[in-house]
Amino acid sequence: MIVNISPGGVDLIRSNSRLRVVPVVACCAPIAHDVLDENSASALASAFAAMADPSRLRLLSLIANAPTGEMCACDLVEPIGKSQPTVSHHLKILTEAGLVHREKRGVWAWYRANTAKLAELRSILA
Amino acid sequence: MIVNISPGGVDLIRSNSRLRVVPVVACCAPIAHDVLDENSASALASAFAAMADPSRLRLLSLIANAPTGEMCACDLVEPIGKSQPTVSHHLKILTEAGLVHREKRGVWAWYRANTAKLAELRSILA
DNA sequence: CCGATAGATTGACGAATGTCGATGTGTTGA
DNA sequence: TCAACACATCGACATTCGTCAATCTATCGG
Repeated sequence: MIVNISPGGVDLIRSNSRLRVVPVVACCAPIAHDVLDENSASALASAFAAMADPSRLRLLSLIANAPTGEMCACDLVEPIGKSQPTVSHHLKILTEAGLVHREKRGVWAWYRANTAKLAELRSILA
Repeated sequence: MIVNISPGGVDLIRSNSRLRVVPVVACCAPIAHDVLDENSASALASAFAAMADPSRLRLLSLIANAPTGEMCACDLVEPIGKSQPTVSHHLKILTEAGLVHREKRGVWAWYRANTAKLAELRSILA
């Protein structure tokens, strides 16, 4: 439905639907190569939301900088300066967003940065 | 509105009774090259928070894909499918985050993507 | 001036988020 | 079998966020 002609000379199409649920996946071409549809925008927004918190960014940074490539959760609580449940909560969000990978070994949980996911997000900002 | 420049390089903008932190400049090396300190993490988180909403991502995408390189705000309301105040609100957040640049010409507000800022964020994900 | 228009601001609201203490779950070693 | 430990989950709370209707502020044409 063509609604309006404005100074930009663009025909506008109204779109009313609203998306609430949020799959966290790779989705799309670089942001300047195609206009994002609503599904892609929601998926991308979820990924960025996972990085929109200082504690989570520092966790991601700590994990990505681990000399062995992985980091025990037990070593992540103290440097973040938040309670253990809070750190656990943030690690879950990072994991569900696909930014880190979790592996339980014995009593400990080991986290590893997902560099492919980071590269993917990077390419979308191109 | 009172604006303060803190030694950390962030603007503390007091708006109504709320205090919000907005990054002014690039802050740091790639996330896997150094562990983020708290100030850098907060600045970075603010930038990602600006992109952590589907409507804002679509606005950014629409602006970045404009053939002329800029987009009139009047052409952004319809495609987003939200009210004019809501779109104005999102554009303000994108502008304050440095992701887009606003230029008022006559009655219209023209927005242009800040590709340098996008490149900056991209490099941080390296 | 006046009326029309673009868009920013305000105030209000429900929803989502970050945080913690308390508790639950699973593993280890004695 | 049991106690200690690592970590996840739950319940609650205050704060922040996205949204809209109503309103305000400029700017333009006549």
